[in-house]
Amino acid sequence: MKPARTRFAPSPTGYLHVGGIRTALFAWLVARQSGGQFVLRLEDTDRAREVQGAEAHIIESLRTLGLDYDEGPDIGGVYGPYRQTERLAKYQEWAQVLIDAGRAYADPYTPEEVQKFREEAQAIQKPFLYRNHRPENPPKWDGKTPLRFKSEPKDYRWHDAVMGDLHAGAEAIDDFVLIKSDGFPTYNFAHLIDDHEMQISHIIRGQEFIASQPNYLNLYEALEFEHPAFATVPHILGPDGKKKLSKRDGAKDVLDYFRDGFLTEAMLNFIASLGWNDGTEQEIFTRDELIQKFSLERVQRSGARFDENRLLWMNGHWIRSLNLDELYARSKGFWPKDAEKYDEDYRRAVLGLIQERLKYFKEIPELTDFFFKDLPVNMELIDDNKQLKKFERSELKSLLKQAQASLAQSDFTVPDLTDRLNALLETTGQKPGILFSLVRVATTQAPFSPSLAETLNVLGRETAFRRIEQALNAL
RNA sequence: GGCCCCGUCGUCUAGUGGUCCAGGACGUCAGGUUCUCAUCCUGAAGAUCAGGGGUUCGACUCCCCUCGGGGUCACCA
Repeated sequence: MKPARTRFAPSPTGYLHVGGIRTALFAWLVARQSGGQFVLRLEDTDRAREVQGAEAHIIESLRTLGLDYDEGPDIGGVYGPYRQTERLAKYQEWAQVLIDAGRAYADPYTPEEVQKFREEAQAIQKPFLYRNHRPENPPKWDGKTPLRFKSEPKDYRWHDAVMGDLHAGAEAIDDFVLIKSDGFPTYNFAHLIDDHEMQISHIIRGQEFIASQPNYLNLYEALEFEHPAFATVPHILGPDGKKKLSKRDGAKDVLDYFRDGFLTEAMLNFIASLGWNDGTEQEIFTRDELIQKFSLERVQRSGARFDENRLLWMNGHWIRSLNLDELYARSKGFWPKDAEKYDEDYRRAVLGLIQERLKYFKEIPELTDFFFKDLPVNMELIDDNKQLKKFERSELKSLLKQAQASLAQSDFTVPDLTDRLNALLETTGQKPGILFSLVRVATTQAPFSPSLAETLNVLGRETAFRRIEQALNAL
């Protein structure tokens, strides 16, 4: 495999959602699996849409996911600078080359005039083509008006690593703007120059660019550039399955998922498998497996719907796969306030008990609060329990007292607690559904909890008895 | 409207002419694992392969048409 140079080229207009991250991930995977480079480039030529702090936010997102780049605006690189607004001279140079070759000209119309042409085309339900209005003798370009590409419309066939063989007719090609009247290049012009100068070998981008591909092909020819390989990935669709995932429709910032306690392993796995698989029945992929097995050719051509349920399952899976030390290290910052009073060993033990039911770290407080504070006695837990509600309060009270007496002899290790609880089933003649439920409710006051012996073991003698006492008083 | 892309269980998908009355995963439902929740295991329901025509001994797979969805037609990217 030849080393590939790929790039991720976002505009600093806000945060990154899973759709944007997926494009970055695919580009990163292609670079890493081929031993090439992954480049971050900021396409910041639209000053009006630029959002303060977006660049830092994008960089943080990539860092968090571990999509490390070899060249970028903050770390530099041999083909820098990596912000388009810092590369203006390059675009001017190449614009001059096109002007000299007779392949670019000044746009003599006012925006209003162009708008009128557009509306005329719309009125007769025709696509708007600027070249139908191409001026005979355009003025010399003074940099104050848009500079347009003088296209040479023709049919194109080209290969796309994801979409396969594509084609489009000459009618898809037009005289698009290369340099805007504010002196900044358009995306259409700038990305092509940059990709050439930065030696990019694969352009991996979203579906919205497929319609402009013939224009780019025409421009590559005019510039006498060899074009890179193309890979067009379909959009990720929102939950409704129709529109592409977008910020407007509530697509979350990827960093929000990490703030909720999702694992990067799960996120990477999830995003990669949204529209890609290796042809086997494997669902879980590590980062290294993705690097090894990913291929653009196996990326789906149709858009995939974003299914948060699947993400949740996958995250739970990755949480369960972590050893306790690792899990504990990652849980930092997600503990409830009451947990601060307890030492690390205790918190670690609690975490071990809830690991298998934890879907994401933000659930830790609700899953663990009774380990850190006494909850008020809640009689509904008994009244709503289909086994316990059949008993008189006095019967439950005496049952709980028997349990209390036996547990008083325990050293509170898990084996001893287990033995005693089992023995208690014999002496009381009750089913676990009754006896264990009662003790569980009394000592946790929670609707659900880890298994009884382990819970008691972690809670400890003092807390367990305090709570049993409280429950006895309430019964 | 023109051009372009896409269309297999609710969702993500396997499938490149016969081994598919379509396989896996998520989700759902049922049962099991000496309490709850979850995990794990087992099982079930769930897709006339968008529809219609061809080609072929044979089509989810090839061709054509139709329908549906999406993208694009900016001095945004």
